[in-house]
Amino acid sequence: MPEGHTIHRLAAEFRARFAGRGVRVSSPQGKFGAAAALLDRSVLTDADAYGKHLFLHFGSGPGTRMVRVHLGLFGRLDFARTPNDDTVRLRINHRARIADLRGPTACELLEERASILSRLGPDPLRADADPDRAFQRIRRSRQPIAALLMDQKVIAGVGNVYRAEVLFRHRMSPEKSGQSVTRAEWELIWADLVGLMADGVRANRIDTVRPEHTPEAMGRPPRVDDHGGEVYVYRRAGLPCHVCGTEIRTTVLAARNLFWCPGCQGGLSSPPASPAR
DNA sequence: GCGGAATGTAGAT
DNA sequence: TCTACCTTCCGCT
Repeated sequence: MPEGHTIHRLAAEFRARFAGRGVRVSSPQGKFGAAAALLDRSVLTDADAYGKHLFLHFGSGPGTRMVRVHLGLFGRLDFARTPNDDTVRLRINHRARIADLRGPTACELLEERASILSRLGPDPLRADADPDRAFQRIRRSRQPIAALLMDQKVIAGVGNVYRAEVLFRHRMSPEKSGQSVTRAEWELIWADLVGLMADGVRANRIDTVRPEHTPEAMGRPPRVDDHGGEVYVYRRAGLPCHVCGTEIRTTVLAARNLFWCPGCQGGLSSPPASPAR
C-alpha cells in the first residue's frame, strides 16, 4: 500500500497511539533485535513522514534516537494482532496497543536524518515543501516526465499509482521530456498532487476520478481497483478509457508498469492527441 | 504446492 | 540496465 499518503497516515496513527508513552520495542523475527533492545522501555516522543520514509522518534534531549522505516514494495504495518508472529521485524506496544512491521525495505536506527532528507525532493504532503525545487530538476532533465515523477530526488512520496493518474488528469504524455514541461504545467500538476494526496491520507485509498467521470455519472457499472480506490488508468490495461473510450495501454517505464490512455494523453511515440483541458 | 505479481529502493555491472 | 531483497496473496496445477 505504500505511497506517500499511506506513510503520512501511518505517522499519524503512531502519534495517536503511542506519542508520549513508554513503549516496549522488540523484533520477533530477530533482524532488528539489537536496536530494539536499546529502544525498549523508552518514550516514543513523535512520529513523522517525509515522502515514503517514516521516522519514529524516541527519547528527548541528547539521548534522542530515531528509527527510519521504509516499507518498500512489500512492507506493511498492522495496528492489530495478526498471524505469523515470526515475520514481525519490529513490534512496538503499549499495553494492548500494538504496531507490527513486516517486510520493510528499511528499518534502521539513526543518529540523524539529514543525509536521508538530502536525497529527497519536496513532499506534496508537507507544508514546508517547495515545488520550485522539483521544477528546477525537471526543467534540466531530458528524462520522460513519467520517470521524473517516480524519482524521489525530484519529488518525494509519489509512486506508481499517483504518477499514472496525475499524468492522465493533465492529459500529459508520459514520455514528455522534463525540459518541455512548462512552469504553468508543473504548478497545476503540483497543486493537483497536493489535493489528491491529502485526500488519500483522509480516505486511506487513492481516488482520482472526477465526479463527472464516475461510473454513476457515466451510467456504467461501478468498479474500483484492488487497492480500494477509483482510478482512470492504473491497472486498467485493455479496458476502455472512462473519458474517451480508447483502450488503456501499459508498458514498463522507470522499471515499473505504466498505464496511460493514448486517446487522451497521446501515444508513447507520438504527440498528445489533445491539449490539457 | 508453485509461480507470478504487487502502490519500492539500493547496489552492482 | 540488471538483480537482490522483503512478504503476502491469488490463480493455476
